[in-house]
Amino acid sequence: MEKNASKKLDKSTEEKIKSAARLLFQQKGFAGTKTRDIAEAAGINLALLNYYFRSKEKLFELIMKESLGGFFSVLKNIFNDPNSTFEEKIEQLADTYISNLLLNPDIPTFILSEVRNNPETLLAVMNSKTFMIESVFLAQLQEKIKQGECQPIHPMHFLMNLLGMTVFPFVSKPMLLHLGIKSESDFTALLEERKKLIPIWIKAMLKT
Amino acid sequence: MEKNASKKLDKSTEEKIKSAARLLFQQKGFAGTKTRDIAEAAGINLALLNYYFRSKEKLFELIMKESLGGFFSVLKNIFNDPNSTFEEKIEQLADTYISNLLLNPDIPTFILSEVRNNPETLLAVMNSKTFMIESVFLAQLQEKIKQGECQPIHPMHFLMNLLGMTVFPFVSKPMLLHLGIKSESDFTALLEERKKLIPIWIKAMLKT
DNA sequence: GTCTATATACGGATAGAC
DNA sequence: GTCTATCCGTATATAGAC
Repeated sequence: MEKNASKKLDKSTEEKIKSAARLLFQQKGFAGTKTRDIAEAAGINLALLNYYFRSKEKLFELIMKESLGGFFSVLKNIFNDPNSTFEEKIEQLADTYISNLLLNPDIPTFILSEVRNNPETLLAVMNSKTFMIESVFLAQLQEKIKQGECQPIHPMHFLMNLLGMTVFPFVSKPMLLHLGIKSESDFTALLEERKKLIPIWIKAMLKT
Repeated sequence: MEKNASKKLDKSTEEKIKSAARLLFQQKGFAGTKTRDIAEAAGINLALLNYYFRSKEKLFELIMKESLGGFFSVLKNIFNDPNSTFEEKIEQLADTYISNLLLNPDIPTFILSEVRNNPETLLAVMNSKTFMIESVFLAQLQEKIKQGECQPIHPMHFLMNLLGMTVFPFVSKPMLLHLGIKSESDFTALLEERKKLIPIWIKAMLKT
């Protein structure tokens, strides 16, 4: 009762710091973010950041692991769902990721550019390096190829295309907004269209 | 004669600093790079960096403008070549960019993540925000659609797909190397294959 | 042009009062 | 738990000798 009572109204201090940190780290990366800015954005004092999280590094690792975990747990679940067909997985992937990323458009650049600096973090989050390769999804692809239902294609090419079509628009968003897409709402509208279009394009690609 | 004589053997000090700065900025971004590291990598003293380039910021802007300029001048030339067909442009784009990026794989992440921080830099490099939209390339696409030679598609979807297929593998390279691609040479081999495959996939997509 | 030494500022972290 | 004040290392930049 004591302090959980207010939890739904005011976020706890710890949560306020995490939210501010998440936003800033995702936008500016580790080196580009100052603990003072996090404190200010969270509306608290700098000393509290160290009180709750010990150091900037520890706070960053926490945020990074949560971001990576969120990103990959969704991927894992879809890739290994034994009850959905190959085509359904493609549709789910495009739909789920585009929806998620429209809410958090900075995540892909954050993850990709910070994994480059600390590849070890990846391993900490994913128990297996081979979960993609050994997934139900790619097995289904191999099976279709064997049955002659689609053209032979290296699984990695397939992944690069599928993830490229889905994720690349978010990575290149700042550039696209200066290169043909006029507004945020235009961007959102295009991405909403892609939920339906990507599965169609991928199928066409495989039929070649 | 005096100092140009040695220019082909030893790079000038100015050039040594620029090379070191280019490498480090592209790998670690502006905030993640220390001027001391640049000086050390260049094999010169820290004071010389400021002697030649005034400040870290000025040096960074120089490198960034060169990188952006290189990236887009190639794009511009291919997009607006009046003598090549639509199909030839796709082939040229995949071929040229993959070749270039295999030599400088860090450039896309560098450009994309730093354009997010300073979108103005883009404007400084490209006199026109609309050169892509108004390019010969996209006019050729529109014409093909009008002639019924391919399915209607929003030019921006087309660009996201083409650039996504070409550039995304480089952006996600550090992740792919931990997620199915076993070595640098495997990565190179896959990308070499993509030079031929991307045009085929794109054509299939448009025929749907 | 190139170096050593140093000024100055800034960012991460802690001490200690409340 | 939260604040103010402060310490201390480090990063950019410059002064000045050679």
